[in-house]
Amino acid sequence: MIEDLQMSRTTNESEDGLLSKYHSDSPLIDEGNGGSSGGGIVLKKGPWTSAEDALLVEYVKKHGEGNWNAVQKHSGLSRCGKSCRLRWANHLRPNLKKGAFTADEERLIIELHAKMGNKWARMAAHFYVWNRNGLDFTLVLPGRTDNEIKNYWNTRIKRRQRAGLPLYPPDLCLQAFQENQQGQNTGGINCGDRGQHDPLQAKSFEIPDVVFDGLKGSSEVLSYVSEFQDIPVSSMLLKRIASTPYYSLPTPTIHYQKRPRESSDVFPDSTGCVQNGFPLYQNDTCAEAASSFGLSFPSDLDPDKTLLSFNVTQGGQSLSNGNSSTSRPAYGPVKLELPSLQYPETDLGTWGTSPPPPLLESVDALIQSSPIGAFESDCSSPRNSGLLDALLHESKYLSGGKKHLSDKSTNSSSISPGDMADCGTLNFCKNDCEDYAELISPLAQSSTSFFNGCISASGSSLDEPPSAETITGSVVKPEPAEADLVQDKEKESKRQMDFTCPDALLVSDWFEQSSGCVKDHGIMTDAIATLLGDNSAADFELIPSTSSPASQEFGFSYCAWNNMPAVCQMSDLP
DNA sequence: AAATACGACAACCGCTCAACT
DNA sequence: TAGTTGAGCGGTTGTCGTATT
Repeated sequence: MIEDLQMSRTTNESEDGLLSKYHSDSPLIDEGNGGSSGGGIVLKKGPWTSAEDALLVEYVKKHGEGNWNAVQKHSGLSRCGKSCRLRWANHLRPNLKKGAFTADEERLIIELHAKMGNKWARMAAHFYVWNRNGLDFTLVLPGRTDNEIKNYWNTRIKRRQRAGLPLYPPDLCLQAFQENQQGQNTGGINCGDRGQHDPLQAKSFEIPDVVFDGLKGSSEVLSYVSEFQDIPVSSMLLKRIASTPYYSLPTPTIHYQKRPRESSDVFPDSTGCVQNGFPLYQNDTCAEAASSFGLSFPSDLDPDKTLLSFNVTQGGQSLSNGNSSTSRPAYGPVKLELPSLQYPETDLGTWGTSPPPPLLESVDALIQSSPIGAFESDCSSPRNSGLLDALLHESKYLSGGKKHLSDKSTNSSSISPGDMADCGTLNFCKNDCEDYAELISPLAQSSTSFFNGCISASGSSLDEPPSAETITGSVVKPEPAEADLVQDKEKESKRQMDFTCPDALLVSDWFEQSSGCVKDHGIMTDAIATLLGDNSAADFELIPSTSSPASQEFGFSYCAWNNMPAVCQMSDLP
């Protein structure tokens, strides 16, 4: 924690001196009209000093998080509540993970962004993600703040756009294409079922990720249970387990009690019992809330070790968790997303004010009737996936301005023109596949291995071309720039593999503080037991939350299977 | 050595939503 | 039911350090 504090304020060392200039000479102050707590008091802006940090930490120790507008009153800080909250959340909060993103984290961010779009907070709050094989899950992004992720992504965007590379690795493009094709073949989605979920969530026929997400409060846990009465959750799990990337199942009917903040566009998380029509065991909000108190992740773990993989069979691959394909059905109003900032250099004129393009379905349409305009028009899909939006944007961008890519594409043979149709959207994938790795035959690479390949032990970042080892079996020496990532990845994998303590999932000391939410505990345990099957009930335990306000709010913050090693597979479950 | 470009990071702003009155 | 307030989120901007020219 001390370390975190130290790390959190990298500028503090010079800041006190610097800020004397910065703040004293030309203080960035808010005259108080901007914040509710201002009240005529001059509110300071700009970088925080270590003294202010200390005050804020002291305040939070005493009063806990929340009620940020009272900070000024109680602590004497001349900062608005928002600023305090931000400072705490991004820098002072215990168990924040600072420093460069690891290759695994990079991959996860890319993948999560492909799925979520610019949902930084949710990415940061991500707890577990089921791997694509449905047999294991991965613990992701602990201690990363939304701001960090956002900054990383924006930086990455700039970098890649400068380099003329797509935002997403070609693997994701191919995957989207493959799944789209599959979706066409299986017809596994009821596109007319808008009442249930966004019909254009083309991949909603897939069994969604099961993640520990948003279980919030007992009432909602109950609602979760009740709302799933018409869904044999255990069978859902089985289906999930049995699911292949092409496993086609209808998404169960889910109803939500209330619209969770910022989540409505994708899926409920804070209410959180369901994701993708599947019960959530990931608690985005809980995780975040808990982490806000330093309770979140195995609090005493080396931050690096908190990047856990539950997959022991695939080496370090699990972290990539290959579930990227899983799109989340949108429930309720969906905020159109995708990030103009992702395409600052892209001519978006053709998008106009129309919604972002639909995704898979639209790609279908695109493939069938290539003109891009075709899917600009009728695209009611506000699907909140960044990937295919990016495909579309980038296809335009690349087809229009990146001539070099299309030039290269003329040599491509691995993806038949028929497959790609005239779809410029996907052509760039092909092109980049060539750029990246002598091209991958989409048929030669199963979706299941899709991400495994991406995230193979080669350790190459998704940001970079997948090593040919993951594709062809031959090893391609990573570029020098990747060397560090590779080493990092190897280290990471070792750490993960070493992290086999059965109690690893049990958040250590902070669980000991657990007090409230017993009923939630029981309810949720039951619910999960239901999900897993009755026999598993005894082996599953929800760890109640701490007494912290936020944790109380959410009921509990974590859950774990008893007697189950932290590194395990879903197949180990009863 | 100076100027410039770039990346990383911190912080602020505006907006939205949920809870409360 | 409408208005207010607190909190959170995503987008944007500003600053600093470093690499490059």
